[in-house]
Amino acid sequence: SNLVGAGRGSGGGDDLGAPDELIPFQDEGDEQDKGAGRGSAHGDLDELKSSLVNESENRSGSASGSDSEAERPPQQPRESFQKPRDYLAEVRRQQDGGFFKGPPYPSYPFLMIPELGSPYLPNGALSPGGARTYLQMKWPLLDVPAGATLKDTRSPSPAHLSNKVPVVQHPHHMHPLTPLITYSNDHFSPGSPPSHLSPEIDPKTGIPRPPHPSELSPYYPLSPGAIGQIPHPLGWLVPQQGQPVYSIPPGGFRHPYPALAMNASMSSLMSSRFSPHMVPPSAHGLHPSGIPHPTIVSPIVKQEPTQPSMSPGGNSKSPITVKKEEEKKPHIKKPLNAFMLYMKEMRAKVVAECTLKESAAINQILGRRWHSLSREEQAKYYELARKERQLHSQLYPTWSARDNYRKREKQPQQQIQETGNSVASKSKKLCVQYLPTEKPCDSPASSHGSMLDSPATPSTALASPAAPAATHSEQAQPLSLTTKPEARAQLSLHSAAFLSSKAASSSSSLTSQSPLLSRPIPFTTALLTSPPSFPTAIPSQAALAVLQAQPLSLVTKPAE
DNA sequence: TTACCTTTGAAGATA
DNA sequence: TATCTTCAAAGGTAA
Repeated sequence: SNLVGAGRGSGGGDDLGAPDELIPFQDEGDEQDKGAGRGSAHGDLDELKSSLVNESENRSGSASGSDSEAERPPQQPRESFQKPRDYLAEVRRQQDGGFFKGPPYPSYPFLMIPELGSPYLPNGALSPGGARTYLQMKWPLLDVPAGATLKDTRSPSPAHLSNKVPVVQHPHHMHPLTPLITYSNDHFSPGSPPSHLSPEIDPKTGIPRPPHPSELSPYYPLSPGAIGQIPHPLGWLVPQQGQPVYSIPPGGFRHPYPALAMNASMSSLMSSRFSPHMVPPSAHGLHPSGIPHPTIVSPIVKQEPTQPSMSPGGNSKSPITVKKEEEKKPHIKKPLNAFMLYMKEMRAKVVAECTLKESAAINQILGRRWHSLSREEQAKYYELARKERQLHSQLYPTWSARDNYRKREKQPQQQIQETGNSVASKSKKLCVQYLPTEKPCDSPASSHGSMLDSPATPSTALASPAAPAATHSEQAQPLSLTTKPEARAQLSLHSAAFLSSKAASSSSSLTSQSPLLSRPIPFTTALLTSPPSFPTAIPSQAALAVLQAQPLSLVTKPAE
């Protein structure tokens, strides 16, 4: 926590409490090295690729680890077999520094601004020029003209500035560069942003940017059509495509949170988008103030439209009726955690860097990048997530994550285990190495067969090269490699076969990006689950000894 | 059309 | 208390 506090600069003054999530960082003091190591990276893709080639060549000769590798605990083994996809990790090393170098999150609030407008096409596709710059934002961001039905959120009064408005989620159909409404700047002590970085000015062109409805809080989705017509120059944690995450009731806003206010044009858009039946006036999940949190999503948005008129009477409802009514309830989504926030922000970059489109593959990259982030960088997301949760709890004090649990019969863990033997019959898609091995990305890395991100020793099979010293996330969720029960089952059932086959087919094909190998503990589990099939995957005897010392906690889990 | 995949983290459920 | 389960985003993929 001290480290984080120092990194944020402001030290105390966090009225939201100590960043407990950051505590795991406190005992690791290599952050400066890490940050410095990435400091020179740039976001330019061409430069990155060329540097990747050079570095990969150097690496192949010296087999020396990168700075991040040097940070890795010595007990973390490395793998001798190289992975075709490891260039992605190299991309990560290169670009993580660039992404987080300088402006990205030196402090809050910041917004990431696309250069010369949106890199996304009206249909949501990413245009070639997806580069973004970061714009430090004045707080609050929203522009509410006088006379609007909403409060003026741009009030320079300290009271406004003190408001914490963690608006970080965005509706899917919003413009991808929907602005991030940051939290108050009393965190991370951003200081007063330069006047030239006012949200009204394009930092690139210097052209004053007229206020736009889509610049309003990303919590509030605009209609897809409206978004498509309105390029949004601001963005940060934004969905690339997506369904609306947050809905706004036609009732307007009476909310103390400045960023939750909207201007007249926004109200117009909202009213045109959300029909009364979509967002009931007194919808469940609404904040007592009547302000909907962006996590409110009318189920109808995703589900087929139903009769507008809801039968309020709750007498003798049939299960179907009850189900329908439940479906009509506004769906309050869970607040995004730190990694989800990170993913939202970085996904577009990864997609732009690679030809990969599948989210599963992208997420693997992002997962590794996440671990490659410095603690300070992660801390920013943890802080955002924490405030996100706080606001969420304020808006929906009665909401519980349980509310979003699927309505189904509970299956006790014991029962799950008892039925685990039948997992094979329920196995789904084989999920081991999602990223293509042959040509995972538009990178020159795979041309020479040297995995850019690949370590020199086989021990890396037990630890992602990207993974720094164990983070709190790893400590808290050592088996989160694949959280799906069925996937875990497959892990034990298929991992061995996969790994052995991969090892047999190619001595360098076992990739650390494989979910099985990307994290030490899960791999351990997989290894111990199917030891006979891991002859070539076992990195070292010492590592194996360590692995065997760990309990085998998951073997087979049945699919639902 | 729907669920899966894949990632991490938070929260609830369960043993 | 520890462990397990579910869900949050995302979009291609497969059934």
